[in-house]
Amino acid sequence: MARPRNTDSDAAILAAAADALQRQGYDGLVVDELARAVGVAKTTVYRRWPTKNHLVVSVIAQWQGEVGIPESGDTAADLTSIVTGMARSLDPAPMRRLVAELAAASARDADLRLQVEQLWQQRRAAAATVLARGISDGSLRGDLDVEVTMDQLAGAVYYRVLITGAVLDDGFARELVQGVLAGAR
Amino acid sequence: MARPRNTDSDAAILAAAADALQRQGYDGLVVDELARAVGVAKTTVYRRWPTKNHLVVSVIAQWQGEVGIPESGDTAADLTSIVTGMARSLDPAPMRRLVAELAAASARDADLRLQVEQLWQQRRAAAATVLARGISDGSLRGDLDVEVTMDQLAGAVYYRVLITGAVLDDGFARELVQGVLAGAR
Amino acid sequence: MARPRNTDSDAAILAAAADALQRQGYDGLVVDELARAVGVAKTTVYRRWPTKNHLVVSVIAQWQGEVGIPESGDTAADLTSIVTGMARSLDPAPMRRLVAELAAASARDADLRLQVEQLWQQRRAAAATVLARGISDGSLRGDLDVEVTMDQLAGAVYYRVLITGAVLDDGFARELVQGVLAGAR
Amino acid sequence: MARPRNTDSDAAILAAAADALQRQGYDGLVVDELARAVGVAKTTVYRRWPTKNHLVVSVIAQWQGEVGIPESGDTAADLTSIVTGMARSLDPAPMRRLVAELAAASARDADLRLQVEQLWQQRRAAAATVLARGISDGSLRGDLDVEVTMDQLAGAVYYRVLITGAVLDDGFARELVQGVLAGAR
DNA sequence: CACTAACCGAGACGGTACGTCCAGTCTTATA
DNA sequence: TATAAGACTGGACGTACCGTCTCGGTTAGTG
Repeated sequence: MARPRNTDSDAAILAAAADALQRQGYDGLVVDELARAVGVAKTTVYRRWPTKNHLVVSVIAQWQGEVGIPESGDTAADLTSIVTGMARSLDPAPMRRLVAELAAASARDADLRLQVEQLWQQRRAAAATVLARGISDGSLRGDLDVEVTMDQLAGAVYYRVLITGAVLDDGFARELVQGVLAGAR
Repeated sequence: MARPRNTDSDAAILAAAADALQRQGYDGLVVDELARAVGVAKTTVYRRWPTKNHLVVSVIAQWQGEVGIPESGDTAADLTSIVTGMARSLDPAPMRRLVAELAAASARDADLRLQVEQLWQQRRAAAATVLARGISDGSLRGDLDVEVTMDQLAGAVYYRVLITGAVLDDGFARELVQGVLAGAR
Repeated sequence: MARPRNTDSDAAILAAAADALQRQGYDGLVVDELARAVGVAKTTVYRRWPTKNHLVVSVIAQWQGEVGIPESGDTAADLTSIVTGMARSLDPAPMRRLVAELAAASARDADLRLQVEQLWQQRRAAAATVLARGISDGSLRGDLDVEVTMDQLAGAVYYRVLITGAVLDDGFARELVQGVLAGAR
Repeated sequence: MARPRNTDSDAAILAAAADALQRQGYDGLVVDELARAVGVAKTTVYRRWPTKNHLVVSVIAQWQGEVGIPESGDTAADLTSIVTGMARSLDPAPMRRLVAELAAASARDADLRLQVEQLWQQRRAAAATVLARGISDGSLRGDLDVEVTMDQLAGAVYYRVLITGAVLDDGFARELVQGVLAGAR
């Protein structure tokens, strides 16, 4: 009944924000500039995202897009595919930076934390599915603790992103999966 | 030749900073307030720590204290001891928050990154030592990738701290070490 | 053929606006809140009054009501009656505040200025009538400058309202009239 | 002991603010722009004046400068001189606007009210002095109510500034003084 | 014992983004 | 045409806090 939101604005803001984040990093995204660049009032941005950080979450979500669940039948291959995807997506320096900022922002703001968790949820769910499948088809131990296994996989990746800064290449992903699965069979 | 620094100030500042961090978290530590509370000029703070974050690092270092390298002869037990220590130290909510802030700050400032890495270094070194010992005494596979193994261990812990927010209790530490070692023997 | 305006809305809006003005002063009257409180769309308000300030003028006009022209035959008494009425109506703190805001708003907007002038017009006209009567019945000097005399009377009152904040009681009104008439006979 | 305020900044800010007020009026004075124009941080402005309005008061005070107390010996002449000065200073349209804005702002903010009152104080004091002198030298009635007399004089002027918008020329000043004194002798 | 370099308290300063607030206009669907 | 609902433009405000700088004054150790 009321005037509907202009969905074009949503897209334009997201696009411009993505661009700014890409180019100038987290601090380079300035809401004022963003609004001006898009040709939209600042309030229009804040109506959609209560905070700069919420906007950043949306941008990253868009970047991630849909994450499919691989099903080659080979548990190791499927997991490797997921971990490789994760590594590739998180490896670029600007992305590392964003993940770090969001982790910090999540620690400040409980509401944002929910959004951010959803963000990482997809790959986690994919891994869980693959692991469950592995257990049921007998390629993994029946008593495997899926939670802890995923913590090992995802944890190692985020650890390099956030703490050590070590490289995240496909080789690492392979070795990681291999190492984890060694004890999971 | 010149007037020496007042070492009492160092301690007083650290103590007050620790207190503020404890009570009100990262954002609650405001250099201006800190200086006033201690009865010290802001310059005195900045002469010692070039940045608020550097100060925070000092505080955390103090909290961590010396981390010993356990040597019971039982690799699993030693690793569990290390991981448990890590989990206990990182579990409290304020600490989680600080870790997150430092991760973000590290992403912004290369110099700080070095400091922060040193901070987490001790436990990492301890784990490396234990793993190496395990390899040499035959309790672990000779071709074990120590790096990746440590990423699994530490990674899982930091992952819960920074990303999922999941609990970090002794049970988790045990299961984690067990899971990792399953494939390492 | 077209849908007629709902006259109930006019009254309801005015009443609510008066209430808000009374309670929370000029800034406390927020059009958005007003509309929501009355259960009316903002458009409905703006269709009736082009501006928040126009609405305020309406409210004050309502407060003032009809101002009669006293005709006791005694010029001094009649003037005192008018000035007393003026003082009583402008004295309350919220009213002082509104007068000030309207003066400022009038300075910004020429259209509004006309409305506001009408607002104060009644008492001014009454005073002019009384003064003219006084001149024609000989109780006042024939060469009295009616304009300047009214400026002295009304001016003193508004001056206390807007500039000095001094009290406005009946005593002041009496003395004022007396002082002005002293030179007018 | 601490770093002293840069007095040049004070002057530069005042000058730029005066200029902006002169040219673009009250709303044309934008603190952000002002600071940029002067080459000073916004905080430096707000450190000196807690509010835009406080700054405006300073500017007007500067404009007014010192107001001398005339002492020709002729009460009427002296009063006329004061009132003329008042009228000339308040007559220009931008100034009328500023007076109105300050009156409104004073109604909102008690602290500011004090500043603004001081602003108009000088001429009021001058008039009081002249009136007192007139009483003591016998040129004015001994039982004259000085307060109310000044309200008539100043009130008439401000009334035209704020309420009627009528002209304020020297002729008006003369007639006003004459009218007021007519009853004061 | 004077000298000098570094320290110290106090607080001004530059810089900069944030999120808020509100007026008034516009759009859509409905009555 | 009026209405409810609420999106939208537009723009300034004042705040917050970091890290640097500039004073006047103090305190060693050195020559």
